[in-house]
Amino acid sequence: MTISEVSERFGISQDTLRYYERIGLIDAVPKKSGRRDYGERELDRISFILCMRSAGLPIEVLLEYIDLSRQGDKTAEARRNILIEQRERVQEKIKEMQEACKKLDYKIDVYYTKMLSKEKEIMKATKDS
Amino acid sequence: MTISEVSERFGISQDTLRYYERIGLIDAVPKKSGRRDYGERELDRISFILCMRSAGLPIEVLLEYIDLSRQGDKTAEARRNILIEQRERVQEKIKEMQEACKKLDYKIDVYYTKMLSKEKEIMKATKDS
DNA sequence: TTACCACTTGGAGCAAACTCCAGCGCAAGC
DNA sequence: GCTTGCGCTGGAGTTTGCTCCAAGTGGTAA
Repeated sequence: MTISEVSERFGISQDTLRYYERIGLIDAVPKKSGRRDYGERELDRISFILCMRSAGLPIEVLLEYIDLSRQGDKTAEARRNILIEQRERVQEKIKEMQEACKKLDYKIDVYYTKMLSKEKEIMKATKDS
Repeated sequence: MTISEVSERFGISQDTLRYYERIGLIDAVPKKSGRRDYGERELDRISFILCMRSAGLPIEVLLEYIDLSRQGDKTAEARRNILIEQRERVQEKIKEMQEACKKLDYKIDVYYTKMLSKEKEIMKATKDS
């Protein structure tokens, strides 16, 4: 799979894909006549990274996790602990966002009521005149 | 209320408070002998901003919203529309994060199973020897 | 053969949101 | 009156995560 296909498929830029490879988030992608040729292995990695990034995990943390992965089975527990910590963070963030969402809901509703009452005023004014 | 008290109360730095004021997210805070003296009005604003920021609303958007607020009632609908759009964004983000959380759960569980089976192996090896 | 195109590299640049700093001012307490 | 502490300002610096660019290469099509 070419870089443009991967870029299209995941909706991220080619630059970002190369950037991830450069910093070691993706292992060196095999090349065909100088061009990257992404395989299943790479696609899986990319999909994992994007999922985690979308949840807000910092690149630093993903790097650490992937570095540990490369060191084999003996790091399984450390990796698990990273995931557990990150899950906690994500859950906390979700809660915060739900709070904010409630506040937004409330405010939106207040504006709605405001507009309704304004409309009534106009109706009344129209009738009066 | 002094800036250090506000900083403490909301868990944000004094620098950030001054920064928010500088860019107009908070209106000029009244001063007592050259020092900021935060009142209820300011605290409410700060609490709103922090809530929205924690949900990921960009400062740009908050600035726009607050600018509209300053222009009075005639901007009510525009403001409401901003809130509606942002609520959509937040909800989408929450969904993404919940997806990621699921993936994390799954992975954590996989590591757990892995560790269990490793433990078993050790038990067996111990027994065999 | 030449033109074109997608792709390569290393490095610079950028946007957002802070964060830090130097140098100053004021007010209280010793 | 002097020091200590808190706060002030304007401006520079930092971090994160990309994004853009110039110059070069290799395969393909006219």
